[in-house]
Amino acid sequence: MSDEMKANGTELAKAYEPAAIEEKWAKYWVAEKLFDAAVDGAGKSFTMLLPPPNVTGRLHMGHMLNQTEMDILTRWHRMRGETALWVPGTDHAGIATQMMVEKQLLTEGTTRKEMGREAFTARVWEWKRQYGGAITDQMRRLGASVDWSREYFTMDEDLSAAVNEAFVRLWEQGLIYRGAYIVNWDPVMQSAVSDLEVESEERVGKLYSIRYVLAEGEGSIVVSTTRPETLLGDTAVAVNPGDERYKALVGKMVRLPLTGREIPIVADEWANPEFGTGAVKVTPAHDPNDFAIGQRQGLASISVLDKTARVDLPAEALGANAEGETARARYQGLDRFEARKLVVSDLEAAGLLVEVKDHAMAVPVSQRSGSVIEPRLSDQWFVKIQPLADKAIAAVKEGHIRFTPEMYEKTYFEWMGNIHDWCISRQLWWGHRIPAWHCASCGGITVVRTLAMACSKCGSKELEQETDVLDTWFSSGLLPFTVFGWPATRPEMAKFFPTDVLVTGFDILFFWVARMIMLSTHFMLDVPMEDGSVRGLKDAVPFREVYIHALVRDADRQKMSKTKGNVIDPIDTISRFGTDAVRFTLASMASPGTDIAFSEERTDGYRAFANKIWNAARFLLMQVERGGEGGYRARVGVVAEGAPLETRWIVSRLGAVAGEVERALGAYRFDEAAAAVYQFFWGEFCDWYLELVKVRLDFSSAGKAETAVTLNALVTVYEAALRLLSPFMPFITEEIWHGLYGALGEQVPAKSIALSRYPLAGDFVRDESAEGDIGLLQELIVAVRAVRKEMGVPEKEAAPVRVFGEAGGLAGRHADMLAKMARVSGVEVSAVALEGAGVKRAARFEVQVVYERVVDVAAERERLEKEIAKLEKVVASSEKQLSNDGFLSRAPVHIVEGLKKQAGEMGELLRKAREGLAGL
RNA sequence: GGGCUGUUAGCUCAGUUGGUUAGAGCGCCUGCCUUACAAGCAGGAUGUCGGGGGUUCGAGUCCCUCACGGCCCACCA
Repeated sequence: MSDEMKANGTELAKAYEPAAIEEKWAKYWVAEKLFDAAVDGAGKSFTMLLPPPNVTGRLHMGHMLNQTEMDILTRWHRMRGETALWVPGTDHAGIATQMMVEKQLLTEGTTRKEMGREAFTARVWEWKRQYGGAITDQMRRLGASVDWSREYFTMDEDLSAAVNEAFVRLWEQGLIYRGAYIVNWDPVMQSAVSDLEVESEERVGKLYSIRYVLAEGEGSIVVSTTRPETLLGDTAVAVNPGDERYKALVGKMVRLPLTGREIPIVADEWANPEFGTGAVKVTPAHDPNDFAIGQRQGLASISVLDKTARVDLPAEALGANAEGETARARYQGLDRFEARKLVVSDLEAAGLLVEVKDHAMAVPVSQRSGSVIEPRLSDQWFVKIQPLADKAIAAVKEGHIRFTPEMYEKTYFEWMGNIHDWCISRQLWWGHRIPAWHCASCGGITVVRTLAMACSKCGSKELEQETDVLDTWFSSGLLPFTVFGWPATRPEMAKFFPTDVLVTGFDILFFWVARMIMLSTHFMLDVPMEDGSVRGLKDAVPFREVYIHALVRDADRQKMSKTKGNVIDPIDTISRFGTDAVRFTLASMASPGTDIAFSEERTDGYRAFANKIWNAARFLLMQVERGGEGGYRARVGVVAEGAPLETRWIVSRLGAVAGEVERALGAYRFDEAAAAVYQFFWGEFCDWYLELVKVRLDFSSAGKAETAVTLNALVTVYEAALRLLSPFMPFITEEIWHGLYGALGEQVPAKSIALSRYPLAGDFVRDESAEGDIGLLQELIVAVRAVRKEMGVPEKEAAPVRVFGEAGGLAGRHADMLAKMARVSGVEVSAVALEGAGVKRAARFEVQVVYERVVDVAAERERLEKEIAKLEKVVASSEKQLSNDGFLSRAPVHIVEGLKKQAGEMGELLRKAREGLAGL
């Protein structure tokens, strides 16, 4: 140790520099594999699954909040002696990843189609190997205490095999079907997407009224539509059966404008007489409602748009006349929006456009590509969801899964109750290819776990594998058991399943949380028993609790988005404030129900907190060293009984705070837990205890019991506080913890503070009387400081005080404390009420600062008048209540007694204040 | 259209089953370089708890209503 360092009394660097210590410990934790959870680990298990970020992802504040909360929970449980397992992994994110690589190809002047499927997927794998670790590298930097040995990727071989297994089982159970249905089609991705991947945008569109002329005889019918271009694929006009205006027309044929094809007028309940003209054109291939009408009325479906949403007119779309050929020449190949313009102008030219008006409408937009969704008739694979949903609803209804905040249960039930079959096929190349083979000779479908050799229907060997891949959420929905080896039977299932809690944002409540519940409760999950047998778990929940956290917004409460340019990069914030400070900020602001407006000012405040912890350590080490020089050896241990008052107090407070943290974390109140440790550490330990021990510690001569006890208490309490803080601020606590033991010349009790024991309320002796006494002394000290300030006593000048009342004796006994904390040069305990200037009166004492300088009478008068006004209000309201018979007879005794006591005290204060004012 | 949710100090937010003077951080004002920390210490000011009505001995808290936000879900052309 250099002399300079000795002078500082510490081996800790003089200033708190988060960057260096954070990098060091992050590497250490990973290298030492401290957070790998053994399947035969001690104690009960605590398991969580990281919501797998997209492999293409970069860490954003939402991840950081999510991971901070999960890390706090994991570290907390681990320190409680449980085998804590937090499983990390990444999602192959079909659409996002494919788009990213396609974009890259574009810059190289090639496309996915040019490359072909095999070369393309090879290319994506290559991309994944090269860049796919970005987000997990960021997690390592955050110190997320995950078990890296169990890291998975959703397209790993074993997970892919599990996906096939799940698919095959559902197929065999008749819960997967394939068929031609209207789906949400993304013309950019050229794939179906699920309902959840579609957002609706409010836009002002147009409502067009178009005249369809009767094929025979006079007359016409006017239909209303927002999508005139689809009339090319109309197969009927529908009117409400009860609509008198059109009764006579039902059954007649009309000539479709532009193509001249003839279609019938049908009666269908769907047509709303109130809307538009009450007559609706029916395009079964391009609208889900029309599709339903088509089914009911036995209408044909004619697709007139291709995969890219360009007009593609099949023969049946055209009338058997010259008009048809003209139409094909005019519209074929046009983009749907171009086609709309042309169709409208052609209709206008033909005199068939009756009216155009603005119309507010919800346009479906693809979440991924941003393009307008085109409802499209196509062959897709679906999961028959109702049977799964029923079980998933029951699991929550019966209390096997609990939501926090509770209100999300309602959201969950609401969605589950109105669920539609799940379209699981995607026309992509990146993903789990559906394990189904189409037979070239009989057209049958063969679904097998591995490779189909022959058609299961006709035995033909002419098979071709389905080209579609599965929705990304299909595989992630299986994760709670596939990460533990399902369908194989591994001991992990017994130890770690079900997981304890799922921590996530509400945005993936339906995408992921609901799917996991449905899939987990559906499949039979095998669990190995101790005697070697296997038990099948039915209706198993994937997790017992779901904690839904808030959304992180920017300081102006705006949603962060790339387009707005208000995205706060956590890595950038971390580099400026330190990981611990950012973590603490997120934890502090994570109150349930409201979104987090991330503020840098707040983060800066918690950086100051980290600095406070750091400097407290430096102070502590200085005392340890001074103690050593004076023959005192400090040790972390149990605080001896009969310790001085302030030590009994801080130990008692520590126990109380440990209890509060325990309660808060158990209820996912990260904010309350953080507030409790913050307030304790800064407001009690630093502001009071560290100041008070300065009086107590006396190293000038050896063998003083008080000094020895206090020195040990100091390091003992501080060490416990570090452990208490550790889940919230793992880096700084780790650094100081090692430094502290080093300075004490002791071996650290564990390789990491994260592997030490978490402080529990019961570890510390509660001492009500010490808390009461210190509480009173604090009140007294604050009063003296205030009076001194009011009187203008110079900071450095000490002045004697007189104390009257309950605090008198205590003040007399602890004059040294008053001297240190409030520059009191002497305490005179008065037997009579105090008179004169510089008096402050509280409920349990009066204190007077004896100082010759004249008080500012005007200022004093103003202060007293203010105080009197305040007291009068309180007294009046108490008296009113106390004179109320209803209150006296109905309120509980302790409330009445409490109020009486308070009224008495306040009345007394009021009397004294008035006296004081009169005496000025 | 249905559902959920919010409105508390200048700002960001806490406030347990209704119960004694509604809190914190930041900011603001005043004074301190008190050798752990000026990223600090001490003191101080600031609220008709969105409006109105009701229940109750008692309402920031429960009910109704109004106003203004936010979010989710939804197949009305």
